[in-house]
Amino acid sequence: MKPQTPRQQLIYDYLKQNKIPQGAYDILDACRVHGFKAPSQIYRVLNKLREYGLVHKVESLNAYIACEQQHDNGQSVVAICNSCGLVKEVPIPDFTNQFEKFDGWDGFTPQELAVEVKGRCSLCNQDSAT
Amino acid sequence: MKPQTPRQQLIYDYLKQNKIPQGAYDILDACRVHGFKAPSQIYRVLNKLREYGLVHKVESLNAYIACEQQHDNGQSVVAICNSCGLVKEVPIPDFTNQFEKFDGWDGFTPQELAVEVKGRCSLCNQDSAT
DNA sequence: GCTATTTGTGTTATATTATATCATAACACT
DNA sequence: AGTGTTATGATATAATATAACACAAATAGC
Repeated sequence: MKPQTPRQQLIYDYLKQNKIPQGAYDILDACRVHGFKAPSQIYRVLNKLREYGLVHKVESLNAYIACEQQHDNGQSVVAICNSCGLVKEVPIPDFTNQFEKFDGWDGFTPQELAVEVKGRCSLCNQDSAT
Repeated sequence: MKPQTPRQQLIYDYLKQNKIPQGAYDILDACRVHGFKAPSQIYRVLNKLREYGLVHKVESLNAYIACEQQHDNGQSVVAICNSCGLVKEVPIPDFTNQFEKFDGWDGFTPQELAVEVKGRCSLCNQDSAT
């Protein structure tokens, strides 16, 4: 699925340009020049793009990123660098299968999955900075 | 680690009584009778309790639950029932090890992990309701 | 072509979640 | 008592998200 309207394309492109997750109000500010005026406009488009599987909400940041790959059926792990803020989405097709190994899942049926790992990315590990 | 002050004990107890995750403002309302008046009071206590590993924030709900077990070093998977709202926290001691199997982790060092699964719990699966 | 329906949009207002800031109190240690 | 640390009280404001209603554009069915 691709963006279906100019509005959707605009926000999708904006997110694709940014490897750092963007808050809804960041997006709003960036898109004011294109006529966006109200948060609800942004959220509407974001929700559509999320439906299409083009955009992912990083729950622990309340921010949004463009998905690099489509992860239609499958899920993904979001790796967030605490140091530089960079985010990488790693697709994990059969992740829910992982759960069956563990106790405490007696009859639970998984539907949506969010996995978010914070840590340090390879680049920040090379630089021995904060 | 246990709650260190009456305030902490109060909020911890409140969360333990509720199997459904509570928003900060739910907690505030419930604790007004005990003298809490401002959100910042709640957030301060919540943050302490989270430090101590007694309380967990469910990022995808912006809500808080008391941890059933201590998951000191280890992480946990939060299972959220879309139907009844019930949440269960399942400890997963060596979860980060799971990641090494997958590609795209070249040099990323995991620090914090949030895994949240939404689905249907066993009880709601038995009832053939919504 | 025409209208019916759905989908997208514009706009205003408001709800919800969370933090900043500054002052004061309680406590522990010496 | 004096000092440092942690917890608390209180006010204000920031940041995130949705509700509600009107209107326009696209599209499907006839």
